[in-house]
Amino acid sequence: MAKITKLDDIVALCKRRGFIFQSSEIYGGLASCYDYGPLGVELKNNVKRAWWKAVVQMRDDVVGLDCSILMHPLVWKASGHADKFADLVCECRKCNTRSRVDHLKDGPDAGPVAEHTSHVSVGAGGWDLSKKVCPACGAVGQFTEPMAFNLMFQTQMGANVEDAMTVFLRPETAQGIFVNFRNVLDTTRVKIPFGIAQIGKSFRNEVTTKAFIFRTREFEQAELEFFCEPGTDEQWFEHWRHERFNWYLRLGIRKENLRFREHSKDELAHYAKACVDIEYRFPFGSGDWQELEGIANRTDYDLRQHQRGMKTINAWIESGKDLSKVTLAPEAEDYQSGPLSYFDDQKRCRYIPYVIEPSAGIDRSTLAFLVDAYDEEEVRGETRNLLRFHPPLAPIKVAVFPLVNREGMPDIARNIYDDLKRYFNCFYDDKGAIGRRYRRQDEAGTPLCVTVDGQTLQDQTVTVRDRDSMEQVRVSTSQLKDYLRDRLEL
RNA sequence: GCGGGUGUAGCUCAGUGGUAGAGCGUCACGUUGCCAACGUGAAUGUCGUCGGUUCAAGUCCGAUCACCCGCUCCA
Repeated sequence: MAKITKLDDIVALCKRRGFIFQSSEIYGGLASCYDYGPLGVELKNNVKRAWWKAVVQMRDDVVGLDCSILMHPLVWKASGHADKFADLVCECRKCNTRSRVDHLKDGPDAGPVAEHTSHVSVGAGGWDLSKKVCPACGAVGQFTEPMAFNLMFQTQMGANVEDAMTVFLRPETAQGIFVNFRNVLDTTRVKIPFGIAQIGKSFRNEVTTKAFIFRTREFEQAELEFFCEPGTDEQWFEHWRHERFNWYLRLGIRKENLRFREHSKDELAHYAKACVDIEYRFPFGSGDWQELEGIANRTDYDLRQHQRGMKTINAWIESGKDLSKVTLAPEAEDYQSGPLSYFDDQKRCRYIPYVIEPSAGIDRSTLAFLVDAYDEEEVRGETRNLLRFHPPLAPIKVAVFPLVNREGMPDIARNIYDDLKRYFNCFYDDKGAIGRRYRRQDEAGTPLCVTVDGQTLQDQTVTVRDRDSMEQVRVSTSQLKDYLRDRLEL
């Protein structure tokens, strides 16, 4: 089995078959932005549907949500994104290499190097770079003044310039869930442990984008915030890491291309108690293994932060709605019974729940499913290209053909198609030789093809041809729908 | 942001200053009874973009945009 190993081949495949195009291509393209074509949008929608089915539909303890992308600016103050998503960067005058200020180390003649680096707030000036060493060229103290690199996209809300307020495109969907925690509790009779799930676009002004749709500035996330009682968080963390890992396997990702990667202590985000990535072995990049999804134990950090944010509103208004002039209100002593706390009826007590967060990249997953399904095999001296999509992910489920355009076969095939398309995403084709039509569907990843032939005229049966084995079976037209539904595991 | 590479038809690519090409794919007609058949015909390009040199630029020069590889970075 020959397997593609170059990103270029994947890009070409995506373009050729109408899966993924570069954004604004006729204008020369816009960096890091991509569009999903006719087959791509079906595939991506199927990935989202499969996620939603596994995480929401099949579970009694998870509900869904769809939040707006624009949110109150204070949300990002409370979450830490407004400060800590803004890294300070400086540039070496000698070799023009950019480095994060907090990652620079002192030269050998300076004092001991600070062990722990952390993110730095904008405006927290006072950086002495005179003894810092450029990691690229080794020059000491040759840096420009630190500059802020804001990772959130900004825009103005309000048509009047004077009343316009700066708002941000969300850098993650998670905060919309935390902000709606109270609403969901009050309206849906959920009880801890329970989760809230959301799929949607997020935006980050990444310093560098990379590798096709793998890291883009506009991307789609599927996130679950699972709220649980403190003390049970570690067990739920285990539950979700396995649940999520198996989801990829069930949808056909090969086991040898999937693995966990535990985050070490000093790699953890400031809010996280534990984090593990699910990685896929992509055919690009320095190390092939790249993150598809992170599962984090976010503790009670976010809800506690939003309780502080709620008390900061007046200060924000008084500051002229300028986030950089606002300090988050201090946390109340009795925060455990604050407005975002949960009352446990059994134990008769209030607490801020812990949160386990599986956060998946939809675009990355879609790419992984695409890459993993791609296969080439030798058939009668010819190369057969095919996408071995797991049926629920396949953009087209069933293609319907007349064997030849004679003896009323097209009419019968057309009728079958019109019936089937009410249940599955179908495709009708009567152009060219039958073999060519089969191969076209192979490259689109269509699991099954139905062909009307001479025998159909005699006994009302059709052939159903399997993508992977190329084998055919005869099925009565009256049982066709049920047969296909069964084979497609829908 | 640095270094290297690439950009010509839908795709893969040839084309080293003198009329823009091939294979595959697409479409039409005919043929065609199960795995990329055949015949005939057709459509498709501001050669990434802008500027310069030249009698003449896909080709040389400059800038710019985009992508790939390697650094750097990566909640």
